[in-house]
Amino acid sequence: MAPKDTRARIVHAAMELFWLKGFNSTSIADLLSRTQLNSGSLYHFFPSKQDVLVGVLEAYRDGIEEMLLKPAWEGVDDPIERIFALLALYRRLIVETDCTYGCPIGSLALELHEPDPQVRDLLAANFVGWTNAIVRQLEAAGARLPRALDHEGLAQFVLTTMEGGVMQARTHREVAYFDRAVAMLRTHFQMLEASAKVVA
Amino acid sequence: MAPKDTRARIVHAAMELFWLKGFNSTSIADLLSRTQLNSGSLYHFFPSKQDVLVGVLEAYRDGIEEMLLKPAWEGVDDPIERIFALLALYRRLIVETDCTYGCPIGSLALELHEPDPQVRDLLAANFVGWTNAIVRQLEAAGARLPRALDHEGLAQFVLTTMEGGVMQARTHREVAYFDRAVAMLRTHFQMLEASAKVVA
DNA sequence: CCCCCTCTTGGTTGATCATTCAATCAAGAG
DNA sequence: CTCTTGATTGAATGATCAACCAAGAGGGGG
Repeated sequence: MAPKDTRARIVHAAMELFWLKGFNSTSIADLLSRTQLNSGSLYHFFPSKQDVLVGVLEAYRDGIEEMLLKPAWEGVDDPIERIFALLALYRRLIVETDCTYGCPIGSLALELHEPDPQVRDLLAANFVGWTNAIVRQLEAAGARLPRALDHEGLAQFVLTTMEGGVMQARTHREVAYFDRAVAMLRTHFQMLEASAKVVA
Repeated sequence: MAPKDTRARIVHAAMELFWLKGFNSTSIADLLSRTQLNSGSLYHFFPSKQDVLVGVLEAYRDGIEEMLLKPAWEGVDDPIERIFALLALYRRLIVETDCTYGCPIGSLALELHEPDPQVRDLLAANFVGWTNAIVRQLEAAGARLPRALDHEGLAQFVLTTMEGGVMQARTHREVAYFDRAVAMLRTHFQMLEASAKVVA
């Protein structure tokens, strides 16, 4: 097995374990049994558990386009619908996990109370990658939205809606909480589009 | 010292520690050194660490009115302004903690990946207590908002905004992310009020 | 053939974890 | 004075944790 494969296998396993159990509750032993490696091998590629986390966050950051956006936007061209298609993908994840789904980045962002700068920057970079994708859609929507609209702010608001909706759906174990958050955001966009028409 | 005091002291210390470091990262030893108790004393009142968590969540649930709403709404009568006054209180907490603030309930909700039913119900009860307070304000706003408005849904959306805003402000270490979320919600309310006027 | 480097093996270290327990204490009841 | 109760003490337990390390396997180039 090529070394790169081993590294990638560790990251892949860690992505799943951190998502399932969180960072602190995932032990090195968990990681070893999942990857069928010995501790020395793992520590050969990653000097510490923290470095595994860094690898995971880099993988998420670099995979946004391929792993998240591309599947979500399959067959969806309308920019505003793409935003809701992305939210629909999260809905699917919530349903598939019986409402135990948590956004891997959001969960880590709240779990790590004293993250070192590198980790914090990577968490932020993940959020920025996500919101930037939304900003592009808002720009593509052009005149359908008000001229003076704060694209960045609205994009962050979409992320806020997703994270808050996921958190509540998970806590109550009901998708309805996520659905209501999305419905409110839908109303928001409809009102924005309406106000853009009036001005035009 | 009366026994009730010791129990309350443990809960009080645990509230702060869980908020600062999270549940898993707070050790019994942390709790003991903070309360100046011996392990036996703690285990006399709480059979397990989990039971301390239950005590903490009950304290939050029972303290919403006195500890959260009352201070936030001091001198604010307008129902819609009360909603934003509550958000302003969270803003204050964010600033006071140099943008490390995390909602204690939200953080626990995302940190605990396999909470037993009792804990999960208490987390949900805390969210419900919060949103119910918002629902009351929305009802008090009466005709200023659209007749067909989903009060529960909008109240949950306010919570969503708070939680998402807190998460992003904390991750980026900038209040501006919280401010933008609130600004978006403000726009939302303004558009709702405008549409209520048109119909009337 | 040997040297060198990458990678693997798996036992080991010492710290920290939640929890337990027998013993002790103070204070009140009868 | 005796007995009971509730609270407290603090050492001890065994599990689990992240991390370390000496020894060796495997392979490619000289």
